[in-house]
Formats: sequence, structure tokens, C-alpha cells
Amino acid sequence: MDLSALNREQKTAVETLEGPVLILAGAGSGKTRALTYRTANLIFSGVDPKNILALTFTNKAAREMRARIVSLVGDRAHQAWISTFHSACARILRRDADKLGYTGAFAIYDDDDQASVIKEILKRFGIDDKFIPHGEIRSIISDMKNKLMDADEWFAVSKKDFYAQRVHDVISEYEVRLKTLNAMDFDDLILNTLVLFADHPPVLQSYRDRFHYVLVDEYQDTNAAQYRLVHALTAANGNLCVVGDDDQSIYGWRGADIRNILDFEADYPNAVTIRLEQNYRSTANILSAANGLITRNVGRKAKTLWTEESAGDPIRLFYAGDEREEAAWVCDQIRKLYKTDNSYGSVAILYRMNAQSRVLEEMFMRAGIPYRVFGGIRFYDRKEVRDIIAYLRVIVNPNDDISLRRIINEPKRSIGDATIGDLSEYALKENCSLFNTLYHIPQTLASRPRRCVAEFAALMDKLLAARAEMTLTQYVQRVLDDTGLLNMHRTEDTEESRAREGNILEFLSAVAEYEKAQAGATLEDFLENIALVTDLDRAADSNEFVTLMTLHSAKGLEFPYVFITGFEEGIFPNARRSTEEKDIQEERRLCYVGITRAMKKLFISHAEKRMLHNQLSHNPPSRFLDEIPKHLILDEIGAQSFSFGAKDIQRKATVNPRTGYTSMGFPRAILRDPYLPAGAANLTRGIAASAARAFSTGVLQSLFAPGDRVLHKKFGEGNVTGVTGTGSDARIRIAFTAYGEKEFLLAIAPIVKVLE
DNA sequence: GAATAAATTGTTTTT
DNA sequence: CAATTTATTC
Repeated sequence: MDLSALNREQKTAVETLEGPVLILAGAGSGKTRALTYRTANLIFSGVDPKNILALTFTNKAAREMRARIVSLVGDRAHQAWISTFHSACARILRRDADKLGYTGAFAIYDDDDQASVIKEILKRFGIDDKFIPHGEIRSIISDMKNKLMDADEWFAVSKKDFYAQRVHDVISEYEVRLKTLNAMDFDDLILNTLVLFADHPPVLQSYRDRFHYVLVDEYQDTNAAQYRLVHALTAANGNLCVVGDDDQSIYGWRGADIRNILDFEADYPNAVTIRLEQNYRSTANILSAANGLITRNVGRKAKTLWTEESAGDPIRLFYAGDEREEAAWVCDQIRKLYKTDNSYGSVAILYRMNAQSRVLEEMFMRAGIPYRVFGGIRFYDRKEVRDIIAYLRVIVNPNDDISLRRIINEPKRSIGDATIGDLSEYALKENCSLFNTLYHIPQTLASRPRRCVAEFAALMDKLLAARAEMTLTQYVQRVLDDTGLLNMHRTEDTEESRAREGNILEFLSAVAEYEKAQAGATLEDFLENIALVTDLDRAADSNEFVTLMTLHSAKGLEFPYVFITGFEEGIFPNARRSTEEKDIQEERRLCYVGITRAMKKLFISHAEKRMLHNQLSHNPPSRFLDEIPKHLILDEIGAQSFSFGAKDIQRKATVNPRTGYTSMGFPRAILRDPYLPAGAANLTRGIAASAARAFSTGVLQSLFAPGDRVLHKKFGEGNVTGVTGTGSDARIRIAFTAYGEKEFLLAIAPIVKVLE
């Protein structure tokens, strides 16, 4: 095959097909290209695609790899297993679930479902959630499973005090409960596959016979269970190729063990190690910044990224007064970028915590910049969507009490907590599922609740019977109709209910889309798909939206322009983390990941004060700022970058000598005074007015013009008929269809521009 | 006993 | 500041 597009190291990677191979691939070093070429090369060399297993961490990575291999070798590449760890394990478990005491229809529980199970147990055991918070249990369970322990083994290494004893009881019960619910959590998928392999050697052997070549992407993020899985499959022939970058290991908190990659050569003494160190992504300045930062970490694999690219622009740093100003600056910069690039898709805003997105979103909405937030609340996590899913889950797996509880009184059918309590108690006593009690209603129930429960049971009967007759999409539509879930929102007619209805319809189209893509797909397939898919995977690469996401979700992606916001001690590095060197190093790697996402320009911002956890905090600049070589940074304080032609105003404006904020951020003072009157306190009315005039190209004044369509929080959509006044006195007149013409203070009106 | 209104409380990162 | 828990009304 034609390898002319590859450099020397990439060629070596592509041509080393047999035996253990470690590819240390720095950020932007053409890792995906090397991997796909290597897999294609395997197939060209006569390896049957069926014998190839490629494991990734995200569906997006899997999909991309599959598509690129298909483009190299054609459709037969589809016979290779290219999937995430979790999907591959789910697939293996579906086939042999009965060997482990589950049925093939087992549900996959996310952390929300997990929390429900744990809460239920805590309640039953009479343990106060404050004594042992359910979140605490959840992380212990996950931690324990990632380390391949069971409840007893966990207890053996714990403090063995009263607290640990109670935790142990809850965990043990959790395991029992999950099995009766016929459900597995995410960690179970990996762990139970290992159990299956350990207890049923012929099953393991069949997979060993099948997968002659195994490839693992992002190997630095594997935990003990995943490590064990990979090695169980490859122990016989050792044809294992792992790719990773120890500098990008950012999932230690999830059990990822960086030693897996650091010790690979010790695990496989005959391993071939290949280093990809030439970076094709970023400018030299961005790369120097990343290198300068990451060299502070110790215990790394020796590796230095280099590039043939020119230096490029300096890194832009902005010191904002608060988070709103920070967001306004980001908007400002994006407008400038848009003027040259004519695209919003080349921009990404990265932050440490999902909570940071809110202020950015508000400002983007006001500025009319189209954006999309990834992560945070997943589409499938929305209440109304979860409700439908719960119905479908119960239909597929009647043992799923957790889902049944969710929907038994949704929409309202007069089955309240008391009735549900009675039913659960009865189920516990009879040792049967909650679903079962619907058909054997306990005698203790009064006649009214009894009738309501019987009605619900009849509904479920009808739905179960209808399933065989129709296609997936038709069936989901039927469930929505018969349960009244859709109607419930339709009749309500509020802004919120309309949004919920929209989400339900979107869900329905997701079902249709899935059915179209996977011919003959069953309801079980679809449920598994949505359990393992994330919003990030749904992301269509688009030119029309600015991307907002956490630094964690940005791994593996690249953007021409990258903003990292909230560069403050306490946020990044995060205060929730210990100050132990180990934790700081992982935060530093996270920072390294963020910086190396940028191709052309990198923007960093921090704020003097910000609202955090609902209270005002003052955070010093992030220590990581000092670790980026000074000469690479262009500090916006002192380097006025706004061309508003309002120099006279700047001279008059009061300057905060420490932050330089009022003077340099002057146009923004106008922008932000609506939100924060205190920020404009330094300005006299006259200055504010003339600044607003000078600010004619700025955000606020030009944002709304007569003829614009806007959406008001209370009055709905309307047309702008006029904008008068300046600065914080600016007023906007809007004609609403239902409410007539009204005038608002532009500054505080809860309005956003409606994009056509 | 169920539905609704008011009060409270806790927030890192994710397959 | 939302999502859950607790008090109040129906």
C-alpha cells in the first residue's frame, strides 16, 4: 500500500504487524492516521478483518476509525470489531448472559439509576443519607470494581470500622439487587466479561481464536479491569498494539492506571516501541507552551514534540474583572475571528467544569453567536426522555423495578408513594419483582388504589402484546400514544412543556434514524445504544456552531481556535482535588491536553472574582500560567487590542491599577454595566454615553436592530421596532403578536435574538 | 392519600 | 440556581 503520506516513525508503526507494539503518540502526531493505515495494512497482508479487534474509549473515536479504514480497504472492514470497551463487552455479555445468571435483555444502568438503587437500599437499611451519602457509595463501588475487588475484598483493605461495615453491607446488597433487577452498571460490563472469561474457559478460548490482532487506543486511560481484559484476550499470541500518550492521562480519578502504559515494555520484554513526536497540528508557539508546561511533570516517558510550523501568533491572555466580562471578551474575540474565517465551527471554548458554561451561554445568546454545548446534561438524561426510556426498559426487562417506579405514576394516574410503598413491601416479602405485583395485587390495598394499579397493569399488557406486530419506530410511537406521555405535555401549553414535547419528538426521530441505519434493529439494541452513547458522539462536525465543552471531553479533538477559560487556582487546578503532587500532575496533563487542541490560536482567560458555588470568590491566577514560558504570551492588560477609536474616553476612564480592567476593558464596561451596575460605577454618565457612541461596532448597541426577531422570556417572540438611548439607559421596543408593543430597558430585558 | 407549593441544600472531570 | 426534600392544600 502507498505509505508516501507517512513519516518514518509512522511507517515503522504501520509495518510492524506482529508481536507487541507500543506506539507513544504525542498530541497531534498523526496517531489516527498511523492506526488506520496499520489496520488497513494488516488486511492487505492477508489478515481476515474478522480477526481484528480495535478498542477505543469513545464511540466517536471508534466510528472515525472504522470510517477511515473502510475508505482504505472497502466494506469488508466492517467485519472487524471496532468499538468501545463498553460496547464490545456488552456485545460479549448479551450472548452469554445466562451463564452469569442474567438474561440477554439485561439493562445497562447509568449513574442516575445506580443512585436510585443505592438510595433505595439506604432507605431500607435505615441509613441516613447524611451518614453515608449515596454519591460516596457510588464512587466506592466504581473504585472497587475498577480495581477488580468485590465487597468483601474491599472491606478487608478498608478501615474496618463501623462505617466501613455499613458501607460493606450496602455494597453487598447493591450487588444482589442489581442481579435481581437484571441490570449491570458500566463497570459491571467490563468486570462481568472478565468473570465470564474466568469461569467459562471455552468462551474465552472462542474469542482468543477469533481475535488474532488486538489494538487499543488511548492505552494510558485503561484501568485494571480493562488491562486484564486486554491481556486475557492477547496472552496467547501477543499480537497486541497499544497506542497512547502518558502525558494525556487524565482519567486517574476513574481508575485509569498510568502505569499500564509506563510498564508496557516491562510487561512485554520483546515489545517494539515507536515514538511519534512530530506534531502536525499546532503552531510552534502553542507547542512550546505545551512543552514548557508538561516538562514540570516527573516520571514521564521521554518525549519531546516538535514541529516544522512557524511560530504563529502569541498566546492571548485576558484578565477579566469577573466571569461575565470574561464571557464578553470571548464573544468579542469570536466576532473578530468570524470576520476573517466566516465560520463558527473553528472555535472551541474549553473549561474545567460544566457549571462554567452557563455564563458563556447567556452571553452567546445575547450576542447572537450560535453555539453548542457538549456534555453536562445529556439529551437522553432529560426527564421526559428518561420517562419514555423507562417505559421501554420495563417492556424489555420486567425485572427492572427502578424504571418501573419511575413510570408507574407518570403521567399521573393516582398511584402515589404510599401505594408504591405497599407494592414494594409485598414484592420484597414474596421475593418477586415489582412488575409481578401489578398482576397479584396484595389484599391489603384499598379499593381505589387497587383499581388504579389494575388499570396500569392492563395498559402494560396491551403494550407488551402490541410489540410483536410493528416496527421499532411505530412501536415507540404507540407507547407514546397509549401511555399519554406526549399528550400530557401537549395539553399543558407552556414554554417548558413545548420544549419537552420537542425533546420527545426528537427522541422519536432518533429511534427512526437508528432503525434506518441498523436494519432489523430490536428494541434491545436501541436501548443498549443509548445507554452507551454520549452527546459528544452525536456531535455532527459542523461549521455553524461554536463548541463549548469540558477539557476532558475535548481529548482527541482539534480546533483552529481554542479558548481555555477559568484559568484560576481553585478552578484549574481544581480545588476539589488534593494538593498532592500526583493530583496536580494530572491537572497539569489536563491543561496540556487543552493547549494541544489548538491549531492556530490559543486564548486563555481568568477572572479576578467570580460566582462559584453560589458565592463570590477571588481566585489567584492558575499556577499553570507561570509554567507557560512568558515570551509566548501576549497579555491583554497593557496591550490594548480594541479598536474603538475612543482614546479620549479611555484617558478619562478610571483605571484600576491592579487589573487595568476599567480602562482596557472600557467598551466592555459598557457591555457589562447592564449586568453589573457596580462595574460601571467608576464612569460618569457623560463618559458612558460617549463611549456607547464610540462603541457602535460593539456588542450591545448593534445586537438589536429594528426588524430583528427576538424571544422574550415572558412574552414570547416579537419583532424589534426600535432601539433608543445609550449605555445602560438604552431601551428597546418590541411588538409581540399576542401582547402588542412594549418597551424594555435593553440592559435587563430577558430577551435573546432569534436566529433565522 | 395524592397533588402542589415552599423550603432547602449541595455542585469535578465521564464510559 | 437547580433538584430534591418537606409542608400544605385538596
